[in-house]
Amino acid sequence: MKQGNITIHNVAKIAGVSISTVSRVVNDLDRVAPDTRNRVEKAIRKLGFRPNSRAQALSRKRTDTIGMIVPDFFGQYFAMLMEGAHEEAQTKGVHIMVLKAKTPDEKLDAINRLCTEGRADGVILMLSELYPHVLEVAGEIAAPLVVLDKDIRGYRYDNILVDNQLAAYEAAKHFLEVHDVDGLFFVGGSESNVDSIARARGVFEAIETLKPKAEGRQFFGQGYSYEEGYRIAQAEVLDRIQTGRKYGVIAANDDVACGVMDALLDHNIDVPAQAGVIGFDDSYIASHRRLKVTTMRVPTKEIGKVAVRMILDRLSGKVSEPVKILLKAQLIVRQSCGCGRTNQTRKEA
Amino acid sequence: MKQGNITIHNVAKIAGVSISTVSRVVNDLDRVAPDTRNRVEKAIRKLGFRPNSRAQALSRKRTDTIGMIVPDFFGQYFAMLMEGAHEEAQTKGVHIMVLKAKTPDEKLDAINRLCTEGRADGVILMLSELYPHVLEVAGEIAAPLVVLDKDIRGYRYDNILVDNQLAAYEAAKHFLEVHDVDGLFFVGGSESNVDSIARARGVFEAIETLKPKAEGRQFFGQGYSYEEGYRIAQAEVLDRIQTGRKYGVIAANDDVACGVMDALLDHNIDVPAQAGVIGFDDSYIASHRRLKVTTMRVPTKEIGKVAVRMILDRLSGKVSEPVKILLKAQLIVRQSCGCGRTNQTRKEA
DNA sequence: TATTGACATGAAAACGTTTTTATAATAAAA
DNA sequence: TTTTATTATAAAAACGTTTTCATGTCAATA
Repeated sequence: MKQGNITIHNVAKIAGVSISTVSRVVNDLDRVAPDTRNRVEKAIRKLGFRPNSRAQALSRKRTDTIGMIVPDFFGQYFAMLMEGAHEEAQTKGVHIMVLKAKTPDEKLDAINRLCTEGRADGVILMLSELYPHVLEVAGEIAAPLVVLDKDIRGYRYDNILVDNQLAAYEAAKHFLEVHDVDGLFFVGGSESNVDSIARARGVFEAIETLKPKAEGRQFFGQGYSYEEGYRIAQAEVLDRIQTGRKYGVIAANDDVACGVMDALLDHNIDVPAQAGVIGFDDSYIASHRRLKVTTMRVPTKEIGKVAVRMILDRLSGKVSEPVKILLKAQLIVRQSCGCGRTNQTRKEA
Repeated sequence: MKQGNITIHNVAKIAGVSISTVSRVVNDLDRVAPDTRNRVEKAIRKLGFRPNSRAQALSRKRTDTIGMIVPDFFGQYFAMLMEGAHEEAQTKGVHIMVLKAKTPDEKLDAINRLCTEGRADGVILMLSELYPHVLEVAGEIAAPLVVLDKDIRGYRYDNILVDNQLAAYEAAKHFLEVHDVDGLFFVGGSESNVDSIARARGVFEAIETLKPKAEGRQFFGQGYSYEEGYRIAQAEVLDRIQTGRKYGVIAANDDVACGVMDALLDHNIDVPAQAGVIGFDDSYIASHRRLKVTTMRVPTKEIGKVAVRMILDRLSGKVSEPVKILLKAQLIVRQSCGCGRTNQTRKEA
């Protein structure tokens, strides 16, 4: 710990120039005589000068920081999002400040700390539910805002989301076409959640267009956990599985999928022979359980990258109208759907 | 998007006072006449004034932000650390800025961006390996630094770590005393990693003191992944398992543990009857696989909290000498060690 | 009644940059 | 040679706070 207070003034003094000249060479915007530039650069190296970002922020009226508001830090989804955002941020020379906010009030407070108080130049808002109040107040803010995950039709913000209905359709199609199942269950999520609804809709759409006589059911719950998957499977799907028929369950995410699988296995349903399972997200557990779970991979890292790019574009005035980006999910075929059963010897089979 | 540039000057004008008076009421440090205070507060509410954090940062010479440097964003460990740090930060009114840095050079750069350029008041450095160069250069910095995970004996920084040797000892003791195993294998990590070494040592220490005639072996690898666990188990431990004898494997973390389990199961070793497994970290997968894995839970959230508290204490001058905090891990008994086999019906058994 | 001290507030400096404006010095044009 | 551009640099203002210092008011003391 030593005191490190080397300012632009010190550099100016050593180099025998004014501070404006120093500023010019560090930001190289105006032309500086080669000789002078040399002297200044030498002084900078000698002193180890690094411009104070606080002063820069005040003067430039920006922080080169992008805020990110998330409900928590768990799961593969968050991790990948961070990876993507940081990667893009690094190449663009900006920083990321993450705030945790679960309730609408917390989100609003976070937005204010970041934008109104000037800690960030823009914010990436991860929205698990649609909070009109939050979105309206956020409109008062003079900084770009991009909303992830949640479709915010009607509000004029940038919006990045995955085509959930299509994704679920693909999953259902896989069950229907390659495994020729007789029934399809959508399990998990919540009935107030736009994503869950879209995914469920995708399942029914597939049934209607591909095999109308197949059974189709949806069982929403309290959210996206392993425990909910286990509970719902036990309470709702177990009794609906008839011997001699094949089923597919499409879970709201991989956690739910695992819960479902374990519940069925615990009650002697043969997974995946009699009932296959497909999850969502391609999270870590999906590929690190004994029976590898087939899943719809959401391009999460890409979302993170695109989000910071959008903020930056908007800051530089490149874009004016709100943009809505729809990303496609990808089916990752593993074992839990019934494919690839020869990958490993499994005692369950 | 509207322009929100309400400054202290606007407030002062509306309230009919000077900016110093406004500053005094928002920070309530000096005494202000009740009547004046009222007028100012009314003006603040009316305009929705929030002090500009950039200007505050410059003037106060601090940002009320704590930097955190991590190798990546994956896993339960990182998530819990963030939870803890953010929780503590929120109650103390500071923010957290996370930078990703894998290589030593990146770490150094991150430290400079945060401290030298004044983006943060202190930094929490997650160190997976001991980089003397990083630690030495970091010493030039005039800001508090706390190092996590890695024992930095010799360097004068704050240091928070878990007692790895003791933790491994506890795990080994469990195998030896309650399952009466004949052999103990430590699997995973790397032989250059202080943590791995400490953990392996704990295993041998337990053997020596509790059951000297038990077999003890250590198999280091390339790190902490599921894949490494699978590979090592297949290559090294499989052949060493003799029928009629009982074994315990202590994995470098839960990922490795899962890999080991799956490898053994795939080769028809009965887990946990013939070979039990104990992991480290209590990460998500540990409790969300079919066979729940017994693990040593590291108090990660606590580490996050303590780390920001230490930074803050040091900033306020409460502490002067470097502090080293050793935290204890806790054995979470589940199924993979051989306990609690009745929790769920399992077909593997 | 003049003097002191406490108190409330205003004025101004400081924080370390960027950016605008001004001013030399030099080169080109008349 | 004088005038006009052009160029390189310096000086000063601005960013929005905090904080120090100065000032004025009023009540208490001498």
